[in-house]
Amino acid sequence: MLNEKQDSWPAGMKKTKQRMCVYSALEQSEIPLSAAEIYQKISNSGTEISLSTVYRILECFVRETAAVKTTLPQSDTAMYALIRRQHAHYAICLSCHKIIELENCPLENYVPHLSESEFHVLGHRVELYGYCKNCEAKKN
Amino acid sequence: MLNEKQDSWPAGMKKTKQRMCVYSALEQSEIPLSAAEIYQKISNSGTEISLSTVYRILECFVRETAAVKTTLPQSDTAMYALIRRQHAHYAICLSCHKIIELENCPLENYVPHLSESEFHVLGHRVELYGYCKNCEAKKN
DNA sequence: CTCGGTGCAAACTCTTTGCATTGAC
DNA sequence: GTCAATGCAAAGAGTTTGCACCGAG
Repeated sequence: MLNEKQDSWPAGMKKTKQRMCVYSALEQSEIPLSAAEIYQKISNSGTEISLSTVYRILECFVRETAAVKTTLPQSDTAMYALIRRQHAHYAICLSCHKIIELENCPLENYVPHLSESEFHVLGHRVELYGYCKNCEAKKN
Repeated sequence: MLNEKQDSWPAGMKKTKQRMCVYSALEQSEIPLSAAEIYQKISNSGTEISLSTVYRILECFVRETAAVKTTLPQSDTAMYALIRRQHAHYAICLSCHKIIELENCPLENYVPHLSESEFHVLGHRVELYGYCKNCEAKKN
């Protein structure tokens, strides 16, 4: 039971400086990040990394099911989050694109009207759209 | 019995052959379509259209809030659907990427733990992930 | 007739790939 | 020392844009 260490570093995956930086960037973020954002965070913190390496590392994490790749609306860039946060859901502001993490999962007690024989449900995504406090105020 | 007035054609938007074809393609589909799919459907039905025009028309529909742009997981291409179908939700097969429309909305009775003063909720998206009947069978 | 819509090709952005070099085990 | 990981640059996919021509109102 070693929870204090990296909870979900993929078994047998080499720990290079770059990979640990990417993992750490994702770990420290409450919301999904794009490859470019991760690249920026790491570069700003003084570590050398190339953008293509960021993409390759993210691809590894996704393949090893340590992370998920997703895409938010009104943006064509892929976002990545650790599986640990996979079950988090978000409210997204249509104006400033701010992402707010939801506290509870609306689907906790939901049973889809899809029989298990038709579709084997493994996970889900929920997103709310609207305007955040600031943008709502600006509109009026 | 054809509706002379399309239910949600944006007010004041010129009705060109190409625009009506795009609208009709979206109208006839139960699931969101990519620009390329729309282009194919229209081309196959014998109407000349260019891909960039499809993109421009979709952009118009989105700007006029007649359609929504979204992106499904494990695909980097944007998908479009008429607002009329905006409230539809889907189950997506992780193996064959088939999209199945859900019959009911799991959020119908959901009140988010976000006060209205913090975020003005206008809409939502729900997606289930898993394996469809066929792919589930193949795995075993 | 006018002005917005369209087609084409080129540009742009995000992402992936080939290849030589580097570094973790 | 070996083989996978990295950096760089170039290639790809999807999408957007500039410009001349076309066609709906």
